[in-house]
Amino acid sequence: MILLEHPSLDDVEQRLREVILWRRLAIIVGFFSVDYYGRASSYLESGERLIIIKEDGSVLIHRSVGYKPINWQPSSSRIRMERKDGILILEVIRMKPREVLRIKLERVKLLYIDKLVDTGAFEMYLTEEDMKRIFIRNPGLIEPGLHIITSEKEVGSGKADIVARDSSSNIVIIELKKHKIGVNEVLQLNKYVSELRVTNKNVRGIIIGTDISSDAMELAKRLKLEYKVYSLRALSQYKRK
Amino acid sequence: MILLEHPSLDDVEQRLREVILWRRLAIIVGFFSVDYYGRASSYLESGERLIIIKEDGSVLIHRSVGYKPINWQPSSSRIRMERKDGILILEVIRMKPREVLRIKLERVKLLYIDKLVDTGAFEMYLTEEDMKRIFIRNPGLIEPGLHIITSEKEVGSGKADIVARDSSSNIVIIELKKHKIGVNEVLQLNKYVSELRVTNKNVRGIIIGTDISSDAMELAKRLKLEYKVYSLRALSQYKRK
DNA sequence: GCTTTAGTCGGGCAA
DNA sequence: TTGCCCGGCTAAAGC
Repeated sequence: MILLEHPSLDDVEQRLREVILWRRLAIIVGFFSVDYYGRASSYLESGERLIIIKEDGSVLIHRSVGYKPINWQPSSSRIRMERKDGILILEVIRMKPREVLRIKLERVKLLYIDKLVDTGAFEMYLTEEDMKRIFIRNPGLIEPGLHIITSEKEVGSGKADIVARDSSSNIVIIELKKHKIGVNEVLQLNKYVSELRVTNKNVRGIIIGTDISSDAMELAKRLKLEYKVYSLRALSQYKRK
Repeated sequence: MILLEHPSLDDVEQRLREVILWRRLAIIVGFFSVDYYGRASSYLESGERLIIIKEDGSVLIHRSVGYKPINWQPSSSRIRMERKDGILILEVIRMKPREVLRIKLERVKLLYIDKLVDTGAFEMYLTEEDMKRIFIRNPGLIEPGLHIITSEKEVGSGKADIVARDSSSNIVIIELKKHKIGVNEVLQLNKYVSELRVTNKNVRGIIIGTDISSDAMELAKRLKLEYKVYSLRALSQYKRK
């Protein structure tokens, strides 16, 4: 663990070479400008900000507000360094798509280098994937007598979340949403259903979410699609392992 | 500017109260677990990570790899603190949607508090907005004899990027994409064009991007839509201002 | 308040 | 590798 206050740029350069070589986490508070070009391009004038270099080579530049970094480069980026005209240039390069981030460090207030000991597991609950699992295990929640045929079935140009057969042997295409159903979600379901209806009239489409907008409700009726809303609370009791 | 190595949790609590009160940036390296619940829920077991508290109340928790924070809360979240069983609980609460992030700090390795002096402007170039401006100023790039009627025109349920008239007086709906055109982009254009074709057969649709997938190309032909690809390099020379 | 769309979206998964 | 879709998407603009 290394902690330097107001290090010289020579020191910073030397330490960061070790960071890159040994894959360490570096936190830099400094005064710098940033050039970026690639899919888009941008220029950030000089100011005090935070740079985070992660062990996988991803680089984040954060200002003092906001969730998102103002500039960044994702993991597996290459980092090069260069001294020039009294400043330290950090060039972070991503191939495919080729993108270049150039940080012109004028001075550094804080340099912290460490390797975090972090073996703790992360688990996320009740994602759309969880929902799907719940409905597949409990198809009666959707409709009595429903039988799951398959999930993630190819339907022409896309994938339906669940394909089932109802008690009258109709094919049922089911689209799941964790949130409120809008017009776009209905259109997405319609994309799948309408392609199947070309050859088979007895295809039903059901969209399931936590709520539905009145526009989406109307559109669903017009397209002869069905909708259902469930409560997150009601569903979560079916969640197991 | 405050910099503490291995501060006690009492110290951390006291300092963070000042951070919240005075709206400062805080960087914490420590050992902790994280609970989150709201739109989804998650649990992160104990480990060493980085916490960033920004001046606007946004909170980011970063592990040693990856572009994205593992947990977070956006700006204008409320932060509460509590000591319990020898640990420091940081509760970050967002209303609407109601979401709670609970950080159980067991120990702190580094606490850095500062107010960044950052007045530098940020400018981004060649966004989709820039593209639109270029094509509106130079409609001949799309097709000789094309005249722009309007941009951001309401077309039924959405907005077409550009509406124009060709040399044969056909209405031309133009959709711009900065990236590769996929099936969805073609469908989006079709949504607009098909609504107009109900009343007017002479409506053309052109989708413009930097590349196009073979599926999208096929779909466009089937829907009687046109496509064009441009190179970013070719376009950027038209950028001025 | 809601809806729609862009994003340097990132990240994952399957063909 | 390419293409597609999900995300606690976020963020901005329009209604």
